[in-house]
Amino acid sequence: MNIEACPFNLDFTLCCGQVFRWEKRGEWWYGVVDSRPLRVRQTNNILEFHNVGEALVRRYFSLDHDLQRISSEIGKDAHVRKALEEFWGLRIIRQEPWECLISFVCATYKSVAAIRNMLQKLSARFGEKTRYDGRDFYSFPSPKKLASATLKDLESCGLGYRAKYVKKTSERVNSGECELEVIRKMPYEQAKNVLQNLPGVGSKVADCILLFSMDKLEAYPVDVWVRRITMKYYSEHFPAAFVRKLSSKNSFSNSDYEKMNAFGRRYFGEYAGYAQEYLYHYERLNH
DNA sequence: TACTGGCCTAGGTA
DNA sequence: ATACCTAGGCCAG
Repeated sequence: MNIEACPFNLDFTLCCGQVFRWEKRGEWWYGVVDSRPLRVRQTNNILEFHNVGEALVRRYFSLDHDLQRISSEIGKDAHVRKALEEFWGLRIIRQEPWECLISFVCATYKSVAAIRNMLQKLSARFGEKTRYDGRDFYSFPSPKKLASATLKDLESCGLGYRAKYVKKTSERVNSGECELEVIRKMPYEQAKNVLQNLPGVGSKVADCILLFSMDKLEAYPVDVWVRRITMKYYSEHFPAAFVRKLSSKNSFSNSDYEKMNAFGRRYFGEYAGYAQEYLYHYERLNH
């Protein structure tokens, strides 16, 4: 099935670090959404897909986001405008909140390559297998599955100290104590506070979940790359002492996080998350 | 309130 | 090869 998608760039969208389980084979991207394997490819402005409906594709890839409007809102300076130009068509997708939550709990203090492997092992071990296009695919494991897994089993997927966070968080979601769909409907600040009560979810992980799966485009995650970007391009927006402190260390505290986060949201506005994602991708690829 | 060290492990690099 | 370093942070003290 085909639909028109413009502006849209499938490669940028799936390679910018917001989602980890997609894999490209030849021209086709293979993934699993709503426990269903699918493949997608882009030729110019045409998006071709198999095994899922059009509504799912439009929703998942956020084809309703008005990129022109977003671009004019966040295009505050030459740096972000350069990133917008270079990666034009990158969209923030609507992942499933559950998969997004566990993905970013696992993502702390790990490289993207390692995160991909962890999530792949987790899915192969605890997800449901489906045959598609001559190959095995696995759904993302349910809260129930992960809640009932032993720490040892989780650790064997390479999770390390994250295993206990994944287990505890899964238990809370599985029991109904934590309802992701309810959190999704809350305003940004409230949703962030509730998410941060989950084990393994701090301010950065919460912002990633809100941005990539809960329609909170004002969320502005600050990771090591965004810190570098902040120091490199936006240091004049901060006191000199703050800049000295952050430039001399290679870690930063939660209050430092909140300062950079508040700047991003104030400076870029309601679509700050888009600015973050373009800048992040730009800086990573030109590092 | 703000800061610091410790933490599991696997890719990547020298 | 083999050691060493760092990786999209979180949490307890």
